Amino acid sequence: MKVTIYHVAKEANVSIATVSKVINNNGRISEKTRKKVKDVMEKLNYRPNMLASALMGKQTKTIGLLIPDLANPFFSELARSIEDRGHELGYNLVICNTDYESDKENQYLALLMQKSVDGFILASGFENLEKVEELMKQDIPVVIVARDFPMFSVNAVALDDFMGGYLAANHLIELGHQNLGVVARDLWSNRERLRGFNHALAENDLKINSNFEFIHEIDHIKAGREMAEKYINSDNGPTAIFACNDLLAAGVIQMAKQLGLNVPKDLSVIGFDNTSIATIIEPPLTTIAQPIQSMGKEVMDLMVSIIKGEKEEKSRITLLPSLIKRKSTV
Amino acid sequence: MKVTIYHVAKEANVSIATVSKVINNNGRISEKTRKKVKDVMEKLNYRPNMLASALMGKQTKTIGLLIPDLANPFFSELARSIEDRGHELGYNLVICNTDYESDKENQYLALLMQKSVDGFILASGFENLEKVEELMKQDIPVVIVARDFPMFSVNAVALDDFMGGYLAANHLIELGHQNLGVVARDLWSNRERLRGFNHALAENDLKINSNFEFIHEIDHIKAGREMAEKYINSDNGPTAIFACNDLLAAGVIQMAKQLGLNVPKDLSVIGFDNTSIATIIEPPLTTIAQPIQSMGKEVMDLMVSIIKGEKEEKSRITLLPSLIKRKSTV
DNA sequence: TTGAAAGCGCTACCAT
DNA sequence: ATGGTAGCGCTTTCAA
Repeated sequence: MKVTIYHVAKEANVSIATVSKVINNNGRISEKTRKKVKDVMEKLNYRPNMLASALMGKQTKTIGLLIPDLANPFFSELARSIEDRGHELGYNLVICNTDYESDKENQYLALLMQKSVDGFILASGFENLEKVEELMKQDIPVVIVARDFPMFSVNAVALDDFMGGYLAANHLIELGHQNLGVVARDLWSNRERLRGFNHALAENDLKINSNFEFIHEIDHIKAGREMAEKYINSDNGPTAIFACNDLLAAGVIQMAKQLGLNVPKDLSVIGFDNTSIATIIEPPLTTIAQPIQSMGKEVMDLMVSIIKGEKEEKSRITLLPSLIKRKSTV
Repeated sequence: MKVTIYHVAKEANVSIATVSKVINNNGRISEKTRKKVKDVMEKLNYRPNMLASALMGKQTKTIGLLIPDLANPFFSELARSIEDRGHELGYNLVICNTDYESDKENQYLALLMQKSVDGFILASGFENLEKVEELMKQDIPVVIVARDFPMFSVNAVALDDFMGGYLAANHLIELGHQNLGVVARDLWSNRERLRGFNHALAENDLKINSNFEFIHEIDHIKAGREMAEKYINSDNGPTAIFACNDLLAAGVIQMAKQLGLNVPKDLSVIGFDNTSIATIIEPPLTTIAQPIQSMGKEVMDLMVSIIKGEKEEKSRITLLPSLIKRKSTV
């Protein structure tokens, strides 16, 4: 049989109330009793049942993390860094893949609420604010990461995506490119990057290549390939492409090579994220870096401070991207 | 206030026992009452508290997944496929990064047991069987994945690593290589791959390059680079290298290029896993494929059948690797 | 400083 | 067919 607080109490000749107090380190307990109880706990190898204490209103020390796709290196690296920080702080992570589908998002939210997680970290597409508002109304801690709702009061750790796009465009423009393509998905973050990109273009009286359109394919490498093919086979193909993530960039590069182009000589490609694949692909990818480690740490720290009630106001932490020059642009 | 079973009972003019019965679809309930209760649950938007029912001995519908490192594409893809299947079957996954450290493994196990997870899926290094035996003694469902304990009666979904190594060696040998290097970590799976590799060599009166030694670096790309450097700079450098995972292979290829070698002309490289990075790197990587999707599905299915008590005996499912020829070997 | 007892929200047994 | 009730293992007043 599993050893419970009753066994400990009996063995130590005290009440369960006393045991509970020493477990939680509160209430006034004599040093002597405390030691006696601790010894018994040790001896019996007692482990408090967290379900029971959670049922009494204590925390579950579990956070729900909703992300689009763990197989995307950006998200797996982000999840990794969030989990790391969570572990340091004593929290576990339930990780859920949403595939950018609202249905799945809602299912997971409902299920994890039934399981009484202490809060949600949302890295998912989450185009519908409603659900998020609903959570907040119920006083459930929520933090958005790698994603932003500028018009909306919510805790968030975000990247300045606009600036990222702006940096990418300027790099390309400085290199002398005038005909620029973009590969992006119709998500908030991507739209922001695109907006920053266009902003820089406008400053130089340039316009994005007319073949641009949002991609829909979920498999990013494939999406990158398809969009690259479209650009390259068009009459006025761009000389440089800004891919809104590294995976997309990898697809673009693959297709470019396949069609006989040299990257970067015939086509410059710049990515976004700076995941581990950026250094693996050939040529090494020039990309806009997101500080993934910091994002993970910040978001977990923010979550914990909210759970502990240390935050009265909503916070938004905006991290800045940076340009990493490698060999895929010239 | 959160709506509980009491609210529903009151509103529907029945007892909580009756409500419980309709929730769980058991006991004899008249169609009329059932409908009435269901309507009230709907109206009140009632969601049973899973902590409470778990405390009564029901399942938590949560599985612990221990893996070495989510940032490694093989593991993130595996985690993804396990999570997918779990979601279909109504289970959530708590994912834990162990970094191959026993300490972390033990911490996570202890913590998740306190949280009463329904079972553990272990993809981690787990060199010490003791903990695993302990879990099994306590009748906690455990399944090992991507890892095997051949001498040990435990549920497992494994790859035939020996065969994988054997395939890799034969491919290289058929290509005419005689001086073969290996990059591996001192883990069971890697040792098996190595054993299979050596077996094929022995059949051809060949021996592994004498500079071989296990790597220790956690960062696999870096480890691959370092080992490649060592091989290449030695007097009797190999003409082909078998890297025990794709990340390692990526590192090897990077370093080979950096040192001015052409892959595959000057050095053939074969990887293991067939993760998404295999097609991204240049040249596209010849590798030994693990059926990651099937592994994820099988391991989750096995876990659930154990939880449901459908398995009396231990099962070991062994999947077979296959050779994927691309451009990194010649 | 310690303990008795009342729950937390739910399940399951036993009556009715 | 339905309901009363005793827990599950723990926390938290409130008395002693």
